[in-house]
Amino acid sequence: MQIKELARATGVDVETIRYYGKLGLLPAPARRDNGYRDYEASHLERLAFIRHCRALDMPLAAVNRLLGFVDAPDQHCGDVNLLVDDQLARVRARLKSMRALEKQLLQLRARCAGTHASQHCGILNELVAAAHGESCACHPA
Amino acid sequence: MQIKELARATGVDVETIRYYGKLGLLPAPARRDNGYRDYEASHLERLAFIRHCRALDMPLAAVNRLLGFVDAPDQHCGDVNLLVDDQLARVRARLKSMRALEKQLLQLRARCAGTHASQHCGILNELVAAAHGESCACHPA
DNA sequence: GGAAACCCTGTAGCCGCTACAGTGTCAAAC
DNA sequence: GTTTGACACTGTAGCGGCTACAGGGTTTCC
Repeated sequence: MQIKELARATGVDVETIRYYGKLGLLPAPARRDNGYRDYEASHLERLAFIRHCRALDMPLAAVNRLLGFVDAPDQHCGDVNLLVDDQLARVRARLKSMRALEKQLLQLRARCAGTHASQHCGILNELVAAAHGESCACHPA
Repeated sequence: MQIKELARATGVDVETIRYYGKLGLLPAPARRDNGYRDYEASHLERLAFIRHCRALDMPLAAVNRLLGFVDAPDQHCGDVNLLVDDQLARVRARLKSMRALEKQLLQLRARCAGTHASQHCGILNELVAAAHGESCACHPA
């Protein structure tokens, strides 16, 4: 299977596949006489696994560790939970700050409607006031 | 005001201040005889402005455009709204995908409790099944 | 006069790709 | 047979927003 076929089968960009290979996430495939990579079904599986983990926004280092567990089915899997929990914690932390951010932006946005000279723009004034350390709609004390 | 004082006054890292200077977000300060940067109160204000925008997670390019409005108070401010709206849209899009992600991770996490051999780990099996294109708890069809 | 704390410039690294440049290979159309 | 086009290869540079050096100079204090 040529790289393009693997790319089409998985929806992963050709360059990304080569990138994963370089990082060692995807084992080096056999080469044809002309030097072209020749992938097996096992590569397809592994790549799909990687992409699924990436869809869960796991960093490649975590994916790599997960692959280690896949490769050693007799090893105990305690750390798999930890990896998923870590990821969940990261996602939740980001969720929290994004929610706060949304509120801040909404309050900022409410300061200005229509167009007028910048010096009378509620948004800019708000941001400048914040720069002076004054309390602002988007970062209330 | 030396760079360190500015850093302390704003809570911004010294290297980051130099970085903003290199990008042109912060105007080049005067230099002392020994070549040290000598910042004014105006730099402090501007830096605080930048950091406030960054706290709202605006990209530096957007911050730069906002600074353009601050510098030209007579210009009309229509695009300020657009910048904030853009940012709000970005934040909301990310919020949406993060919420989905949290759900997916929770469902994945529920597959495995305790420690056992990897081959019996619900999480790993789930991820591998997903790699086979089967329906999975975290990415239901 | 020596150590600690500051300053400078310039460069490289982080992450996960993405986008080239420059070259080689292969299949089908003319 | 040759030309086109699509594919392949390697290697390097870029994105954003810092962060972390290396390798040097300056100031301050004991």
